Amino acid sequence: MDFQAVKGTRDFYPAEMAVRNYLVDAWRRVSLRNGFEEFDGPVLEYLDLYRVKSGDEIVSQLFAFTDRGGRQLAMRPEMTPTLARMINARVNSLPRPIKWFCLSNVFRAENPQRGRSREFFQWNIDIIGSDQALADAEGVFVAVDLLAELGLASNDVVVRYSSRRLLAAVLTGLGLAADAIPAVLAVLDKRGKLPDPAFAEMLEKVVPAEDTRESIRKFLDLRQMESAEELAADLCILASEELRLALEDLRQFQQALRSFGIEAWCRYDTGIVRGLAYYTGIVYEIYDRSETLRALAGGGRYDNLLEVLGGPKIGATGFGMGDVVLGILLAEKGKLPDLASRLDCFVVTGEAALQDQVLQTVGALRRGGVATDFSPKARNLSKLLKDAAGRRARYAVIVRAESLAVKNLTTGEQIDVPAGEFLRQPKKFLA
RNA sequence: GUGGAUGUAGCUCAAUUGGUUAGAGCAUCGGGUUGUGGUCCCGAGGGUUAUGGGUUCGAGUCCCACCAUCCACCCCA
Repeated sequence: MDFQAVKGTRDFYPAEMAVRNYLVDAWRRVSLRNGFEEFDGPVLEYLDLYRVKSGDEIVSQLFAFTDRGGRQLAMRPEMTPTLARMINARVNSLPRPIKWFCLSNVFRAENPQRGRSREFFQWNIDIIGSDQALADAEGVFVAVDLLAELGLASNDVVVRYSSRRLLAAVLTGLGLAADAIPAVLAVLDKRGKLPDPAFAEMLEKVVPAEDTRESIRKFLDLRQMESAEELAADLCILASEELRLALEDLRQFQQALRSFGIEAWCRYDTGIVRGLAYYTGIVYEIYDRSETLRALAGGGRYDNLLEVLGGPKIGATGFGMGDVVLGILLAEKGKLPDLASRLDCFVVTGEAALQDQVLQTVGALRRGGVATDFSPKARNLSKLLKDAAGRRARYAVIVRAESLAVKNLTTGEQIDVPAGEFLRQPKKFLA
């Protein structure tokens, strides 16, 4: 039988593992320096956890099964429900705002293609317990901090954001019923992803009135914010309190982006709606500027989710970023550093009789925290140095009867050192 | 889940209209250049041509199925 990796999953050979670790290490480093704490949960959750949040249709898109005890389980397709469940369980004892992150593998039973696989690693950043747009902006800051950490600049990527709250307020002002709005949002999410005529047709289905559609288009074409009064006048609607509040929220968000010094990375874009229903405020997605790839990250405010999952109503905001698209972008931009593993020392000897001293030297160096290896085969010195170079060691330590020679394999310089002196303080010689 | 394209050593590719034991480079391993390195030279291993059927005297090449990958839909938490 010939086995291969399951469709949509990836094997991580050392070269790929190095890339994955490079990303995960950066995610963790950036999270910690932004004041977030790490958590994780189980890979398996009750299927209902996802049903409650997203409805039955989601079930066909995740890996689910019934265990021998008759429980309906699913492999986690995302971390937010797990996070909400964990927060809810201890909500009264956790100091707020809660700033947590996780680096977790998630599973989706969708058809794999470029930038999309069935198992991938996702970095999640969430701030729970703050209603301020400042928290949304802080999420964006963390994302930008990470991208910059990996060598990307504001001309490589863009954070496109908008406010679903404002959009909902406008739609309400245009006379749409509350229960009709989600369907309209779903259609608006398709704008720019569909050909214009197809989009127009879909919009016509959910918004029959032509003048209303015209106002929606006018709003979508806005590139900068006006006052609530001007906006209301432009769209021929009443400047409701909710419209004012939504606009004020968006302004605070933008002000925070400026204060954080990341406005050059960000662009207001009404085309950002986000597919799922639970977003309630600021939403954003991050794209490469050439827009040839899928979104690098997406997120926003979800003030109702904890309540939906049986907890109190607490404001929450956050984003998720996957490893697949990010890895592709960094590779394309040539931003992945040389990640091949390196040794500090490779210990060799030209005399087979000294093999025992080679092992003693190796042991001493390793105990001293020096990444060290050797060749298990006794060979001539020329071959052994070839081995050392092949392993990308920085230094070759040549064991001789009377002393050690430490050879810098980058410069070719070589010095003789008494063995005892070297082994007492090896790092002195390995600058 | 639907549609299209692709599938020959670990990787990149060869193989005349179907015609002998499917080749090369790189990589890997071994050896030599007789004890100081990534060069050079020699050699070896590795493929039931993704897999399973079928047509044919004969299939890497044609047909069908299946698996996987890529692309486009669906979806995107």
